[in-house]
Amino acid sequence: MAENSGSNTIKFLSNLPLFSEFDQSELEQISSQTREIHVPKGEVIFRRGDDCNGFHLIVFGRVKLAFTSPNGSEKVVEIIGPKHSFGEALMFMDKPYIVSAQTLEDSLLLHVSKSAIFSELERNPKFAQKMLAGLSRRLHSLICDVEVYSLNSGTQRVIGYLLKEGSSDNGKTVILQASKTVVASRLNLTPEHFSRILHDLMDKGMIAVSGRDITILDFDKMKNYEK
Amino acid sequence: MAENSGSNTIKFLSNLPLFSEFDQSELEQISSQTREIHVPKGEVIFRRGDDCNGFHLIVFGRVKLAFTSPNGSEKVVEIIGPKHSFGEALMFMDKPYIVSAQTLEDSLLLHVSKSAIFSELERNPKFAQKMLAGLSRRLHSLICDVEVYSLNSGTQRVIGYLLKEGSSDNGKTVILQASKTVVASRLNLTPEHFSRILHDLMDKGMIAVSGRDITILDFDKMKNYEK
DNA sequence: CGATTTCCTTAACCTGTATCAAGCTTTTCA
DNA sequence: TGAAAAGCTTGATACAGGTTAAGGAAATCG
Repeated sequence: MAENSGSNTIKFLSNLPLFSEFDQSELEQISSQTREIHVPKGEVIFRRGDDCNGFHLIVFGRVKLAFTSPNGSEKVVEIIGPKHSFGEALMFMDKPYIVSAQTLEDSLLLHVSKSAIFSELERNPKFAQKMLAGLSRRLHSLICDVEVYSLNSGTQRVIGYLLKEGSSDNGKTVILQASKTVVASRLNLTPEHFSRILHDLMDKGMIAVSGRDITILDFDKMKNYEK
Repeated sequence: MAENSGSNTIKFLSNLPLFSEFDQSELEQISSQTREIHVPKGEVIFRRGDDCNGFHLIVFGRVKLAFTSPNGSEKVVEIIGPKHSFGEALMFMDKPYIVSAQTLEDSLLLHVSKSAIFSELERNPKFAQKMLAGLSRRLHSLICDVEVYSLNSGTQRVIGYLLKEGSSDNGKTVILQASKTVVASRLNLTPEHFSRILHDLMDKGMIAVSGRDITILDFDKMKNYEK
């Protein structure tokens, strides 16, 4: 964990939609309260119960958000990749984290401090609207998840996931963003069940699987799958 | 649906945390773009696909947010009561509603127009922070729902719900905010399964049920229930 | 490069919850 | 106030998906 506010940081921030309209002095201001964090694969970034004093951005690498039940089982809520952020919502509430965050690969993160954001909000209404839009999108996609979890079968959830990730047509190959176990949990499935579904879809000629690469063979059949 | 911006509206708005620090002119400004809507029980307020041009507040009554699958089954996402709002998130994205809203009782709603909110955001950073806090709370509680849906059994979900609604100790009576069928759906249960769980908890001496009134008989046993 | 660990698959079995069906209450409303 | 509708319960039955267990493949590391 290095203290840092170099010009790389500024460059990275300025390319994000959230900060795209910031002028140089604003970028410097934010950047000066931003820290680079290099986190090796498998490390925990924060866990449920920790206090929140900012939010995280991924420069490279991949992070999973998950909660763990007392008995040890885990549910992955989200898998997050480069240029995406996590943990913003908590800045605006005085509560500790409810999920924990862990790297899935060696990752470079930026931690932007709460106070930098708040002072910017204070003077830049356009920025506030962008934050609102960001949170809204998050909320929207979570509601979609709830819908999918409660109205779709396991097979439908897998198909939905593959089509969303790889959208477009036949021959397209989707590369799973994480190990099958993690993706399974993200879809509310056990690894065993996920494995069975994948093989079932292969038997039906809809996909081909090779490690983490999944090729869509019959887009239409998948789109129209019932049950 | 009456056009309205009377002093009742102003009074109501000024008592909400969201607008509590507004001065008279700000309140008048918001109120002038607010409409009273009287909606009889069972009526649909908006449905998936409708455009969003503001958000709703409940003065009295009760509303459910739900989605319906093509085959007709329905999943209730939230049951909302007086002083609470719904549909804010969509104002900040250019997307149509994904859930539909329907009254569970005769209700009086206020519809605050998007433009009123945006112009206030433009000049009042404190207000932006309150909106952000509101959305964050929503997001937070949705994530908790996802956790509960994915890690808890039906019985645990029912117990969790009863303890949250009626919190505190033995002898306390919880009144379901809606019909058992609607509450069941909110908890991701079929009405049949919900009914069975309730009877099971009665048999175990944890609760007593009379219509929509549920009395907590053994708080500790409920709190420590496993499986 | 072989050894160890992690991840993935497969099979047999089990259980929580859904479904279907029918009867019973309670509410609604003419 | 009585009939229809809506809501709730109960039982029988079915199945999706979980669990357990054990072997195989792939990645990791000394």
